[in-house]
Amino acid sequence: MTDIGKKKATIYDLSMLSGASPSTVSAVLNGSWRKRRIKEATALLIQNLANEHGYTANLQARGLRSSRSGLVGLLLPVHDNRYFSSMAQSFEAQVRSRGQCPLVVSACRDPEEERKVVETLISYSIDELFIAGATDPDGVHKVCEKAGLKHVNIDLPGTLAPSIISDNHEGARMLTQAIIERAQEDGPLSPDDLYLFGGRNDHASHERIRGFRAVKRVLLGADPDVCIQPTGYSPAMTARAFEAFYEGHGKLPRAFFVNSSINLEGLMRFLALHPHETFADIIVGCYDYDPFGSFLPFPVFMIRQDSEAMITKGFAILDADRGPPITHLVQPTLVPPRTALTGPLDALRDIE
Amino acid sequence: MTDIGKKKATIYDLSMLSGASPSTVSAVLNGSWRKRRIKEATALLIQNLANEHGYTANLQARGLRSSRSGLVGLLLPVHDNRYFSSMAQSFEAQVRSRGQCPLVVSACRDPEEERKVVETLISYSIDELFIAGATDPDGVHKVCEKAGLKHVNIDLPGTLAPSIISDNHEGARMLTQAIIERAQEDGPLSPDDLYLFGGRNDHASHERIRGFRAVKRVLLGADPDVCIQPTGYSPAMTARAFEAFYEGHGKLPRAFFVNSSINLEGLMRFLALHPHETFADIIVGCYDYDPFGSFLPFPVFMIRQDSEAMITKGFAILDADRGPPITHLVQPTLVPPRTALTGPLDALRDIE
DNA sequence: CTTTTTTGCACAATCGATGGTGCAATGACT
DNA sequence: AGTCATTGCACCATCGATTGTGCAAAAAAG
Repeated sequence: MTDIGKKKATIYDLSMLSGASPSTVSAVLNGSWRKRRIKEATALLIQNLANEHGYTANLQARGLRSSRSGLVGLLLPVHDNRYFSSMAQSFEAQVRSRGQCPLVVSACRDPEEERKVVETLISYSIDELFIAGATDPDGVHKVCEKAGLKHVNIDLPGTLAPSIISDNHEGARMLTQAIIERAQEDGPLSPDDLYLFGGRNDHASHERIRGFRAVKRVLLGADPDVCIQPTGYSPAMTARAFEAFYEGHGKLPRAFFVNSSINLEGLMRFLALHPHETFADIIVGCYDYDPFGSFLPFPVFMIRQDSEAMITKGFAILDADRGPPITHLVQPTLVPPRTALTGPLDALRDIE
Repeated sequence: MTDIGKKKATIYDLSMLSGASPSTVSAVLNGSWRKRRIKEATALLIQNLANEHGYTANLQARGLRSSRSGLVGLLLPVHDNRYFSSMAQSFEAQVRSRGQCPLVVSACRDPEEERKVVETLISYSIDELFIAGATDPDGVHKVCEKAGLKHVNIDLPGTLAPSIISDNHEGARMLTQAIIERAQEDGPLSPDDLYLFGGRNDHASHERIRGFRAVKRVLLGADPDVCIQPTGYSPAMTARAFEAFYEGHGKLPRAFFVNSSINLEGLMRFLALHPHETFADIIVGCYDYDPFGSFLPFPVFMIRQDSEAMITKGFAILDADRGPPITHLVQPTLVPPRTALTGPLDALRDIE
């Protein structure tokens, strides 16, 4: 590492220093030198010089020329949520292990923003894109298609590109059954005692609600519409729904299904405004896993979606190239209350 | 949007179509056309053509030429943690509002990885870098410096670049005092009843431990070394520390300070293995805020670090250009148990 | 000692955008 | 009409890498 503080070395600098031509330097440094029949001695010379001067390729230049950037994008609705941030963590690890550079961005569940963000990514010539939880996957698809960008949908399916989603229907069934059985330990449960909060007009919510209603009808014999409270993906709206119910009934439902950990945050907001003792006996199911959510002062059954498997599957599909726009299901798992699962962080060594 | 499926339009394409030269097209499309005295009519013509053909600039080419990419990086230790993911969320919003493109990457608290990741970012000619919670900020600094990259440290300070960190000492004092006072409501607290778990050999941990010990000594009269259990930033290690204490004493300390929400996950792992009733009376302080952590079945005082303010301050420093390597403190806030704060997500509109 | 083959590398075009420079056409002014 | 300033734009080098092509020198074949 000499030349501290100077501009970064380029192949032209190394060309001067080594006496070789820029193209030779380029070939040596990008690994194609055997194909180009460069003498091993020359290669070694140049590699040493490169190390010595701390050469690193200008990836913009490389990307411009080769129209491949080595960037892989992950489009997220939001970051600050364990499901998506854990997905980002797995994504990064997998992209790195493939020698590419991960690029994680969020688009705030705004279809317009989603398209804009993807256009920006395309302007950087990213090679592949994972579209997670997009509000308008098909809109994003069109943008990608126009640019010839390979992409898959994760978490929420589109009709135009291959999708990998969690088996929301089955997950919801497991979760619903778990909370019903648990609630029944405390005495018979009537259909009015079991609600669902959260979710909106997207595929995941539909499937979850469908699974919830099916199991409820079978186990409790009825399934009134009033027990379904789709509040969108917003803690504030969800809190308002709980508040409304509470005002009407003087208590929360004995058991309820919460559509996502974001909605579960809405429950926290509600709880903050009311004494804890009032709700000591509720049973909650949450479609998402959060390590702290699992230890709340009432039983919380959770569904852990396997985002790591989804990413893996996503790469498999992208590698297979041009798969049909099929939807692949990944099985989630039911997590009983008071469970601390390990996550991607556990793969990290902890120094000292 | 004509030309669906064809290659992306370039300034050369628009040059052909409009009859103007590529440089004119470029000037029109990057906004510098008034400076270059381009006729308004020409500009409009070209802008219309650009819209019609869905032109978007190739940002790699632009970056290559102008050596400014419009990218701003945020280097994180990990994603899946509310503190950092919430920081990522604020970061994205602020970068976007400045018309740049956010690039969030994690380096797993590995100094080697940190440097490698930053070198990669530099290869993409990023314009500015926020280094959050780096294990070796000064190592990263050297890499940046060599490339002439403007950067600031967030969360963990370095000695060579401006740093913005939370006031760990003061935060720890507040937190310690809060849990002591709360614990004393249940009867007198002896020094042996108050422990600290987590943290390692970094500035934040030092300061927090220092604040903890100072307050403890004043309020409880003593501060035995054995009560400090630095377990690193690892849930597994932290869980082991709790387990060890439990084996030795048949219970957990009456009150304890947990160094971060990552360490608090270690407590969850411990709790998962033991019946809840055993620990109903513990008082916990956690240096980090997590909305679910705040509602655990025992009082959890938390410290909310103001990552949004840190990012804002970071931009101010970068904009001021070449600030001295001073450390700026941002005040955190004490969050009482059972509190649901709003976060960056609340800024999002929620469409049905 | 030629002729052919192989080895090792240099040359130059190219990716798409930027910005300094120069020059023709137009208008203003004496 | 001649001089000068202004307007409006084209030309071209450049950023740093990649890659198809061509051509000497060395090695092998005859």
